[in-house]
Amino acid sequence: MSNNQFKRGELYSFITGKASTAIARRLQKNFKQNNLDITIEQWSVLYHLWKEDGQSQQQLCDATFRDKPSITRLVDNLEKLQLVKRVASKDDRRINMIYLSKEAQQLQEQSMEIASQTLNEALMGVTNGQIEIAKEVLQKVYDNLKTPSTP
Amino acid sequence: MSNNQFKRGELYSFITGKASTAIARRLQKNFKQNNLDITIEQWSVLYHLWKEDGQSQQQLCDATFRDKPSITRLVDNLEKLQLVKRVASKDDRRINMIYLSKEAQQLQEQSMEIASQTLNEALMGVTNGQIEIAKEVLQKVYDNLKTPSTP
DNA sequence: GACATATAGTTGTTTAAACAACCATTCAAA
DNA sequence: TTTGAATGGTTGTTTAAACAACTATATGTC
Repeated sequence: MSNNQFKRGELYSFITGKASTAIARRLQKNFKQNNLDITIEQWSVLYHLWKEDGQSQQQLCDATFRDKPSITRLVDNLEKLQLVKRVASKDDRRINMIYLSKEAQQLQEQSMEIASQTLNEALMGVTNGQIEIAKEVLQKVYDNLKTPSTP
Repeated sequence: MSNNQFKRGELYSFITGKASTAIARRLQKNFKQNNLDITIEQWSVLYHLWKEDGQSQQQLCDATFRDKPSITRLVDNLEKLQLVKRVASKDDRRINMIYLSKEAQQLQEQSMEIASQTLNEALMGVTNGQIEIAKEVLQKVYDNLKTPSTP
């Protein structure tokens, strides 16, 4: 209603997320420069497996905000790269548990360091207070849209 | 170095832009519910042509933060949908000028209204002050990363 | 004017997202 | 216990992003 804070040019870049795509591109570039041959999407899956190894594909869907087909194919590609392995669950034969390989475990430290440096590049000159507020806004936006508009 | 404000879980969602992907998904959904059969990527190109009709593909690249192949294919698809037309420039025969069709001109009002409403849904409960700061942070991030890290 | 270089755009390939349709297994209810 | 719904995952299709390699035109320099 009266909450329309966006002039034309700003509306576009807010919606299309030019800042977050810029971060993603820079991270991909930094991976490449360090001879890490994974995509940021693959990295985002590994990221959650590093936090907790052995998750079902559905858990990875929830963690990464992707749908099931997307995770199926990301896991396909990670398996081709020998970074993860699908293991059929004994309890529930519908479930694939995804486990990290030794190689993937070794990627953790370096890639997290690169991600952290990338974020520092991105946030240069931004104060802690501003970062806190930006985080709150982005979280609020996510929460506002999490629930479907038509129930 | 000491600017590392991000705990694990937050780093991931900041980099992968879960908020902006959520906005993009909601906008796409709202287009669909209003029987607007365009993608958000196509909309983002039209958006800049509504601001100024008759731009070269290179200008659209700069405006939408996409590379040349991406714009070539978006314009291909928009042309198939009869929403834009490529017109060879008389001054410089390398250049295609892109012009809106009558149909595309008629999409402007409705789609901008939907985009604006979508942003309002997204920003519910966020104060004007917070929005201003979030905008500043995102702009700063974009500026920080605009210049290549290795010149 | 001839040649190198820059600019504008296209094509090919790989990776991924979104959506629909589908199969297999499990669970719940009659 | 059988049947119907829910859950977990896969496959097919369209759209798009990123990157490399390419063609055509324009420009600048000798």
